[in-house]
Amino acid sequence: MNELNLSASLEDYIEALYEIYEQNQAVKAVEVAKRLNVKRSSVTEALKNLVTKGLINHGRYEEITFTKLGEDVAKEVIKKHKILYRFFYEILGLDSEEASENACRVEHVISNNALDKLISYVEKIEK
Amino acid sequence: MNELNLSASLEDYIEALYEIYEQNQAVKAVEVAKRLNVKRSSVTEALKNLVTKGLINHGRYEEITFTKLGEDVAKEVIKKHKILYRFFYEILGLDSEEASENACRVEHVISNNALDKLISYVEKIEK
DNA sequence: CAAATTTGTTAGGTTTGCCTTACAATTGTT
DNA sequence: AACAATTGTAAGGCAAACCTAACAAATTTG
Repeated sequence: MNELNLSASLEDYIEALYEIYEQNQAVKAVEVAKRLNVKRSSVTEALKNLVTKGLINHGRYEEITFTKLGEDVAKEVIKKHKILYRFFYEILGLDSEEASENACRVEHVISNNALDKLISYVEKIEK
Repeated sequence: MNELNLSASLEDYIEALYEIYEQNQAVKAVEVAKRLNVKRSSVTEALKNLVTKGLINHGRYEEITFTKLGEDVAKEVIKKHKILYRFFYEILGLDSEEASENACRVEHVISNNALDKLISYVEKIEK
């Protein structure tokens, strides 16, 4: 679907941006940096990158907003995260933290097709 | 267990080395390059790296052998791959190729604990 | 409002992992 | 043995993602 070839790192950024936006109706680089355990300067770079790729709008010292594409991508990543979390937590029985950590890493590497199968599977199992 | 912090890339290399070794009782850089879709020079670099980390023995133009640690690490990665393949193929129903591709990527990011749970789970499901 | 703090950006560095090109060592072929 | 082909290595480059340090803009606050 997306011919964006978004790196795992950029997926993390857009995911974080979106979640922070939902929470605060605004996004500060500091918040992103804290959440992703990186420095503010790294956030600046990543934002530049996301602008280039047409996922967000953001000029120097301006507010961040999402393009339609950016919103879609963010939602897609978040969807992957959620279903993986459910799998690790509810089905495999990992504790919440470890389930979340694994979901965070796997969400960037699992194929869309595998994800769809996983959704059906989890839904079937949990009747 | 391993405080090696092996990158995904190096895990791919040691896995490939081990599998090629099992198949041929010898390992050529060309083979590794083919399997991993990289250039021979990249293999040389990776080998240097694996030597530094104490996973293989290998001097200039010499045969490659595995240290005990290297063998353990290789087997561990392969074990992860196999169980993930089974999960994707037998349980989710992906075709063989896509199951393998997903296993290849997930094997580097899933926690040992999650893997263990997955093993029990797959075994239980398949009674 | 001016000073202090916080936040955003830039510039310059590091590391990892890949590449190309060129050359060295080994192996295969006649 | 001599030439050709294959394989291994070294050197130098590039891109992604991170870093630190310094500075600029914005915000907070006495």
